Amino acid sequence: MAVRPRRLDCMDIIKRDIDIESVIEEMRKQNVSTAVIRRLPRYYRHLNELDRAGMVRISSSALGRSMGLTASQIRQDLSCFGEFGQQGYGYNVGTLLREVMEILGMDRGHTAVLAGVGNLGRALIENFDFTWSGFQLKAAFDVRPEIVGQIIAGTPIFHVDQLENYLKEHPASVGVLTVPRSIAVETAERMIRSQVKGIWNFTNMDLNIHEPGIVVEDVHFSDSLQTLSYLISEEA
Amino acid sequence: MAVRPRRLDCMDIIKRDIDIESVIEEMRKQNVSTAVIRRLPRYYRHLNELDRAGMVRISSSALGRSMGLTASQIRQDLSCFGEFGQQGYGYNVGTLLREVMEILGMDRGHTAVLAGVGNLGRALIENFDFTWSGFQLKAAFDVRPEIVGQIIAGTPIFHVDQLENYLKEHPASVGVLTVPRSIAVETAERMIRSQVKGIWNFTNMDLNIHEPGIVVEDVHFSDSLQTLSYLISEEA
DNA sequence: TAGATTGTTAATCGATTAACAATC
DNA sequence: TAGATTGTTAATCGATTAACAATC
Repeated sequence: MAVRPRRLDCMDIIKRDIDIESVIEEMRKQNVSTAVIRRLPRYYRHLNELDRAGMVRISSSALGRSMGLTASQIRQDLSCFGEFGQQGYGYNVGTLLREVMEILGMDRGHTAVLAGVGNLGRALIENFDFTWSGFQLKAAFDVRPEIVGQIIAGTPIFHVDQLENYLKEHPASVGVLTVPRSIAVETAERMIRSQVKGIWNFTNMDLNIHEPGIVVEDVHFSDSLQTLSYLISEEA
Repeated sequence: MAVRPRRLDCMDIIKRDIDIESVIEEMRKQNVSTAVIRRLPRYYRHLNELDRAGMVRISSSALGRSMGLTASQIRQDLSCFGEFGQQGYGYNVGTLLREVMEILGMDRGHTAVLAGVGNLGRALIENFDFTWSGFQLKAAFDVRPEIVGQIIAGTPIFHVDQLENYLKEHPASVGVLTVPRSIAVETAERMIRSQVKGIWNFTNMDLNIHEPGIVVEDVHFSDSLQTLSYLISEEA
């Protein structure tokens, strides 16, 4: 179990002599920076490989060497979520791996539905390993009659008209958005009204959705390629 | 033309009374931080929309409002590359758009080849607009005899054996990597030996390539989904 | 025990924001 | 001209790195 640092309350201030400053410090931990969050999947990936290679224990400095991070950063990152190591020993690879999985929420039984079974949508359905990230892909939606009713790689394809009905019966954690740009916002909003908590957005546009509690994670291919373009173009 | 800040030389120190500190400052500009670089494609995207909406001029504060950045940050970002605005007026949308395109290297006639015409590779070939990012997709490579020889959406598919031969005749700026994990590193290395400058890596693994001058840009779907998983899982 | 390595506090570094003189 | 807005310098904020007491 990931032992998240207990939230301090007034009693702590009275019982132990803690100053206000350190209480604020402690509470800030609840808000982990996105820099740290975005490194977590890399930790997961690397720990997995170490685990499968049969490695039992690893120190922050060794892990740092293998991942190209400093030992300090690794200890600092992990300390946002609890105390997982042991002085003089380091970290148990298997234990830390499970902790990271738990921190990432991969044990929550998350589910996903996908809208837009074009080439990219189909590629995700057929080839992307949702379970590797702790998700189950339950259904996909499209308008084309020739694929509605099919089952692709175990995933049933329904007509988009059925989106709300389906989600009412089977609430999903995340909606995967692989529809054309023109209907991206509309489809995202329908998913959100049907209670998904997050949108995994593959349309090359900013959805500009600011519903409280709704998270949009963008995968902008063209931003990525343009960044690469910049980096290979340096110096005229 | 993007007027990049002229590199200061000794004469500047002699002519004007500039101290060493400010020269160093000036030179540091050559190294633009990745934070800034990763924002450039978003500028490009937004300026494009403003341009197509017929907007002629925009101030840093208005652009900031529409992009969710501070005016300061926008002016600071742009100042890494030159002076594109005018006091009291702001920026000309069309001009700034072209400047950003140039900064991103989108006018360099970059080319790409793709290895691995599976579902994802095919989705990129058929649906991804390379030209939007200043690239031309010249060819794709695979081993499957049933697709070798075909032309998909204008892109000829060759056997992977022909990769080196092809690149020798037609050097490419970037290699798009959509092959299975097992042959990812090997294929990337072949592309690099054939003089590509960058690898656009869609395999869910770190390539660990450290060739000087070679840039690897990762698109890690699973990292992205796991980040989303974390964000929708907060508080137990 | 002695050596190793943690978690955390302090120091440093870098990136964002604010302020303002320059000027269109 | 007066108002607006830039580019840049200074101030602030946040993230990374270094240092070290605690302890396995």
